[in-house]
Amino acid sequence: MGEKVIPDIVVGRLPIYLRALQRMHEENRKVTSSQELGERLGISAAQIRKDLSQFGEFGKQGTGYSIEYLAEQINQILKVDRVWDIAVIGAGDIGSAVARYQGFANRGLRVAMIFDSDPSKVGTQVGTFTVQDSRNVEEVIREAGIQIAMIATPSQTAQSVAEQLINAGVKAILNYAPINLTVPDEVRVQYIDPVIHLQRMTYYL
Amino acid sequence: MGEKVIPDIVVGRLPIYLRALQRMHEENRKVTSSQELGERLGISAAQIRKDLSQFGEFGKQGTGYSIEYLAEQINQILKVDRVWDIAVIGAGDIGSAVARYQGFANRGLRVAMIFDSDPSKVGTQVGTFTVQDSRNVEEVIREAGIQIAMIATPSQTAQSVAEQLINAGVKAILNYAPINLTVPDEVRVQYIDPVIHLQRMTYYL
DNA sequence: TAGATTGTTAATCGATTAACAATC
DNA sequence: TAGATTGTTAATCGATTAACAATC
Repeated sequence: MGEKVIPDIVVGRLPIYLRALQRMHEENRKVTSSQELGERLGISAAQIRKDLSQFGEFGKQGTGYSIEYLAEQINQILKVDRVWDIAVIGAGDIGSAVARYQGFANRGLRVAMIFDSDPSKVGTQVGTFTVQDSRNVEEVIREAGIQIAMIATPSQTAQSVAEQLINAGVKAILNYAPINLTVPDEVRVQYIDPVIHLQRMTYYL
Repeated sequence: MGEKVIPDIVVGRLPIYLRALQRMHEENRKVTSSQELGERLGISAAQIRKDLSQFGEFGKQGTGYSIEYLAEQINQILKVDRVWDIAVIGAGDIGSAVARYQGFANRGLRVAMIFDSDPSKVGTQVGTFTVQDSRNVEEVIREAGIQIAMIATPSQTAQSVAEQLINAGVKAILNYAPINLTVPDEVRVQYIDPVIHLQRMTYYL
């Protein structure tokens, strides 16, 4: 009894596979193989087959995988066969860029609202959104039933914003503030900090 | 003979440790322990000690680590005890946000120039920079001796931009375009795509 | 059919954790 | 001294790879 637990590291590779498949689909490709996918992504073919086999049998011996079918399946596995609304907190450079970002389309995600605490920003337009007052974050997000948020505030306020979001029912946070958040176990956090990524590379220069 | 090779995954955690240490330093803290650091970061104390021990002995039995000293040491290891110039390619929302980002300060990095191929953007100001013409990417970057670049162009042009950068001597690329780049072994690439991070979490919703 | 490629098992490799002597 | 914490070794755990029967 009980579902098989999929390693986090495997789940983490699925979006990468999915992105490559969608790109192949745009190129009007119909089928691919674990080998081709692996070469594109710098991942071994065996690993790709092993990862996918955790979720089912999606390929055909001798021919490989239907790009469209496999993409559909991964969409379902990742639950991005629907569209999730996202709240953005912070309408500075990063928050604004993210709110205007075109890259969410067809990938199961959509920015739905943006907040800022600066009275001079509240009420202004960012892309297609009117900046809302941060004081209403909890109420508005709870009301909308939103489960995903991005934090693009200064570091000092990120933790308290996270707590408000969690109170409002948010279960997944993408944090652009360069600080570690403390959250309950049932809440997921991912971090984006360009400096972290860059410092991983300066070591090798 | 030959240097001990440090696992990539260990190098990848150093910037995380460094960021936490710098924050503690700002809080005027003087010493910390592997246990405290681990609790803050959600990493086991044993792992932190093991990681650090790959590079030397930085702590004191009974008392732990001097925050300032350990931060200095990691700065040196990651080669961010100096300031690296970065070129940004693409002056759209993301490129502009990154060029104006204040978070590079004191972390060994600095944006030095930004390029765009759109004639209506060339010559305009983005933060403190004048947007340069993408046609000159190779020449200008080579001339400046820049080794680090961020790609913030549309997906379609990202691969060819990467090739120009590599021709110009760039060895580390942070790619914001949602596409995998093919590069020679000696060039490092890191990816930032908010959708990838978000899709890692939707699985658990 | 011959060739290609999957899904899966077993072997290998590598990373994490537990435990503890050393010592501040 | 007693308590705390490091650096390191050995044990454990988990992830990756190699290999191949099955089969399209």
